[in-house]
Amino acid sequence: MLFVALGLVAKEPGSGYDIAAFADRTVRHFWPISRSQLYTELARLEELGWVSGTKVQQDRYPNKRVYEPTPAGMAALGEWLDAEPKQQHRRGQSLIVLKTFLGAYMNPDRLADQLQEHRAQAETWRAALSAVVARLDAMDPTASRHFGRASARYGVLQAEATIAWTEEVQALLADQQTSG
Amino acid sequence: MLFVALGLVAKEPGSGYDIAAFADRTVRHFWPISRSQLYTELARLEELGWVSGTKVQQDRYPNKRVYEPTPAGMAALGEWLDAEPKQQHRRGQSLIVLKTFLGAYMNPDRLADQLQEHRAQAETWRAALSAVVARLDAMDPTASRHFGRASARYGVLQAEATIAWTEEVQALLADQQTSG
DNA sequence: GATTTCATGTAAGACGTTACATGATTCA
DNA sequence: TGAATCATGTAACGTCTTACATGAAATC
Repeated sequence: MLFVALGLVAKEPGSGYDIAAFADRTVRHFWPISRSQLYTELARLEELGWVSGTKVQQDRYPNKRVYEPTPAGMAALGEWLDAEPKQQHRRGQSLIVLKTFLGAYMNPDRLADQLQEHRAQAETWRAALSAVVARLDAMDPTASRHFGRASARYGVLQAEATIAWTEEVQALLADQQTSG
Repeated sequence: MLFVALGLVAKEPGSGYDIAAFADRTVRHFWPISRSQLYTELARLEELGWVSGTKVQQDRYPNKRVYEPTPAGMAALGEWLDAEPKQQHRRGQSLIVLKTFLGAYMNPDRLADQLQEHRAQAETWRAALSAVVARLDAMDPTASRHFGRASARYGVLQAEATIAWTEEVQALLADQQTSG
């Protein structure tokens, strides 16, 4: 995704190679991105004028192209981060984590809004899936039912983890607001 | 994905429309599939001889095509479920949930193996991400650091939820083995 | 001598979404 | 009368992965 690449450049300017290594250390667990895709995105970002690339000559290593965000790029990043995602993104879970990762470039109130929204959705999911589990518990026991129940329980635990996480981040934001 | 569609037909034979509704009630939270994709997959499955479709005439409603799995389809499903996934699938999390959902068609020992493997991976992730959190806690406090920490915390909570879930399913399997 | 690191990309293909297209019937 | 349900698909497009291609320098 274009904005993942842009966010990475914002956090850590450097060569495609460097940025790929950074992605591997950071966003990998919630938004994996392959090296080849990153190179493609960097080229797109440069065409858009959102990052600028500079050729750097090297003696002992291959020449490289070093990227940094442009003011227009930072503006585009901020706008995208602050905007409420249209309905729901396919990677809804990861999207809010990505935005939190890039929280320094966001309006804190917009981040708070989006976390609150995400938490509300997670609570809706927890309730819906808990109801599924309860319904299955009330049915005749069959092997198949147990497996259906197990997959619903996954959603419940997932939702609970998401709720707990949003609470943590909300507490962090509240803390930053009072102290800073 | 082809095997999601095949698993759905196995669990609940019916028209594409019916199966889409079933998918929406069941696998949606860990493996969303669109109606149009489902129709495509059903056509592919029929070409492969893994499901058979029968035209059903209806008076008051449009005619429909009803699908059910063939013996060859059930064999293919069982083989795919029992096989260890090659390295790691892109949707690693959800893959094991899907397999659990379809656990009735699996060899229980293979499911146990794959759950154990998944749990071990989650434990590795938890350790790695806990280390990241600890490292960030030891650093100078900056706003950016807090956000990086938050995204790592997401991974930790996620991993913990996964571990808790695998434990539940492992307990269920142990229970089925002794009682049944 | 073999492997890892540094460094960048292209090409083919799989996978998946959204929009479009159609149309009768039932229910509010 | 308008919306939802039942019913099936195509087409275009976007995204992402994997494999391929190259090659010097550093490290073990």
